[in-house]
Amino acid sequence: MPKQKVDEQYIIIQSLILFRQRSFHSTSMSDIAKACGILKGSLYHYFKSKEELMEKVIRYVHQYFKVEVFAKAYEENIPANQRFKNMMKASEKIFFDASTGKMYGNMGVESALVIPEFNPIIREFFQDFFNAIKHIYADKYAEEIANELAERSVAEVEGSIMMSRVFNDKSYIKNTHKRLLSRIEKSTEKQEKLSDSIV
Amino acid sequence: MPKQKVDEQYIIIQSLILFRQRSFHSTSMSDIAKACGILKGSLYHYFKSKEELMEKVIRYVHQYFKVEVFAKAYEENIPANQRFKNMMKASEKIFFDASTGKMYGNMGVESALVIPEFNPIIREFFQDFFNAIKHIYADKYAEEIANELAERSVAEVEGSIMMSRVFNDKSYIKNTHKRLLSRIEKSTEKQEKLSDSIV
Amino acid sequence: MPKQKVDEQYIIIQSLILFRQRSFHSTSMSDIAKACGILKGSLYHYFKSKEELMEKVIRYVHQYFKVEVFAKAYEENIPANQRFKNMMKASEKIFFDASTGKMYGNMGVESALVIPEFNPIIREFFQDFFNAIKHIYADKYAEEIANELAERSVAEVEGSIMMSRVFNDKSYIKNTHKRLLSRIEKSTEKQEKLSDSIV
Amino acid sequence: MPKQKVDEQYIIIQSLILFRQRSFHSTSMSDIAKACGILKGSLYHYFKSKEELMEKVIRYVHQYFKVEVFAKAYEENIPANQRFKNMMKASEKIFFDASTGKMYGNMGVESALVIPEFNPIIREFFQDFFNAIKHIYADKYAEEIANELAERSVAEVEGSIMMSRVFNDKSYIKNTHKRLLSRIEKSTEKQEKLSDSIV
DNA sequence: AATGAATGAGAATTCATTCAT
DNA sequence: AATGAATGAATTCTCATTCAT
Repeated sequence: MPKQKVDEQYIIIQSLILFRQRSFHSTSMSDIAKACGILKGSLYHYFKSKEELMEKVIRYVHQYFKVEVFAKAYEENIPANQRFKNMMKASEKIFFDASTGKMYGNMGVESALVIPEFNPIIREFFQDFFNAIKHIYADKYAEEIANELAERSVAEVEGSIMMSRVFNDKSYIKNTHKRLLSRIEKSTEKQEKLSDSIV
Repeated sequence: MPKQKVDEQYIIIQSLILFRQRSFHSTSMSDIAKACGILKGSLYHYFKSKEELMEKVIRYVHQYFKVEVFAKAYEENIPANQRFKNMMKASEKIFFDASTGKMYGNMGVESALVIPEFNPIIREFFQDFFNAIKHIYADKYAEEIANELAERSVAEVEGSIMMSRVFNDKSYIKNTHKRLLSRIEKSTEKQEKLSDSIV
Repeated sequence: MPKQKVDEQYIIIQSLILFRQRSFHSTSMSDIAKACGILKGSLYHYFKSKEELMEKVIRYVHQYFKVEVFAKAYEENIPANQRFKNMMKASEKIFFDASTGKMYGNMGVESALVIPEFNPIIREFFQDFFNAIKHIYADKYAEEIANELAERSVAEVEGSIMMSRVFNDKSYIKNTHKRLLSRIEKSTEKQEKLSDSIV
Repeated sequence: MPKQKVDEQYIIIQSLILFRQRSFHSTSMSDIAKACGILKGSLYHYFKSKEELMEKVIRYVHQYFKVEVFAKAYEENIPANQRFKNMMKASEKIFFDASTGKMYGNMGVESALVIPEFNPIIREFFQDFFNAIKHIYADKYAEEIANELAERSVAEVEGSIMMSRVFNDKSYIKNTHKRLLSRIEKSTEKQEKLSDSIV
């Protein structure tokens, strides 16, 4: 068995897995150390506190989303609706655990709700999410509308992730993705105002 | 009459206040006892564990919403849009703390995310929320559409509560309420299908 | 349902049942109160402490043995071996729980081992047990031998109760009873010394 | 080398001393920690619960008896009666506290009586005790008789330890040891059946 | 970097007991 | 006699963190 290469990133990923499964408060430093194959005390060589570790975990997820999800919004050679699909597909992969069939929540958000210290970090995440969506909508809608739609979309997505998690039923988030997509696909020309009907 | 200093409901309400401010994990039984003016041990006279107390707190909030918020959906002598407004107004009152200007989250939901044991209770809450909203939409929309709209609305509301909380900015939830309302007000006649445009 | 006549003796009996099943330390005043259909606080009208209650329970058992078991040793109109049989039969009834098939230990002894305060009470019990057995042996053996045999018998009986309890197997105590009996039955005449062989 | 203040065995021995003096229930983890010169929390570094500690204490005693007491039964180059004497002497040392003059009980047995979870461990102890005694008797008696005598001897020894403890008088256990010894010494040839007389 | 023993503060919980009513 | 709320001290256990090696 090759000696496990334990480095900061490895610990972050193991922590991420645990925090997602059992939340910040229900995961002890001991659990994390065990998952990494090192001892509790050794964690403090990499992170000066559990909070700092959590912060890095959230930043890691943020970075992951930036590269794997949000980036898809800016691949200008691809049509808007396809870019949107790509984003959704990439993000769905993150929230489902294929092996257990269980939904993960947005660990960062959940932590921010419970530990206000993480609020600023999570705001950055939302800001990037918002920007990505807005960028796509801006293809079809005027700035102000795109703005409003993006804000709303982020809320819808987050709300439906929560619903999917509480009911352990993917359909909430899947339906939301579909609906968001249709807002792009159905608007053939750049629109200046929101119509009165319902999507 | 016993030398009653507190009663179950009083403890529940004090706990609710603390759990909302600092979350379940960050509130100790000692904190709760102090807030109630009794000793830690005395709490176990009323609740056999911290989890049982939390469960009762969530049920209390659920009951409160039933009576103060969801009930407004069924006051049939009032027009649908007004009933909706009443619901929204009542719920906004709950999530804002007038004195500190801070937003509260949906404590029950947040706990459910973090402590899976509370999931079933929180589902009941969502079910009642969903039913109330659907009941109003059913005035204007066919069953199936009302259903879909209600499901979506719950997600939107929960998502925007979360956003409001993370950004400590009421406008997310206020905008959502407005948008949800417009879906009722703008549909003058009973509709059989969702239009293609965006609200 | 006729109101339960709760009196000192009723509480003692309920406590006895619980102490036997789960030992002194594992039985709380609350458990006892519940079993009696009264409230914890009310117990203190009858007994000023848990220790006093336990003491009375032990005395109750002692008294019970005096009347139901030891007394059989002094029914002079009955032959010694029959008196012995009667004693053994009466005591076996006490240590077996017919309904669960489980063995009870000698609760008093066990408590005395663990709580030295009960030592004096339990000594009285043993003294009476010893006297009863000695009285029977005195029919067949000289004073000194009867003395020695009685002392040994008490130890054998207590040891085999313990074994029966640990292995949950009545045969230990049953075999001991048989052996003790044979010491009486096989000695046809009054003996002045112990033979060299083994029973 | 770590800054080791104590090790597992040291804690076990300190616990043993306390459990013997004051019983399992009357000894707190705090007491044990104090006796070891460490903090309460540190105990959980070595044992995950008080019960696990107790289990290890019982196993330690069992092991001690195996090596220091029961092993003497199998030193085949020594005559049976001498082997018996050696066993008895070794075990007496364990039950008397030379400095206080007090008798200790068989802590394991007493715990088993009070905490049923320890029953299986204590059965193993008794089994080894039984085997050792039977092995010696088998020198002088036929298998079946040795069996019966051994079973009886274990009960007699345990019963007399109990008596010695309750009356704080070593003579019970000493007399028992003498009597058991005489069963070996007085049988000059291998016997096939128990005689009718009494030892 | 890594260890792992030790810390120390604090958590939830239990429970015998008291006492005003 | 009885209630049952409240006490308060003790108990087991957890856990982030420190530090000598």
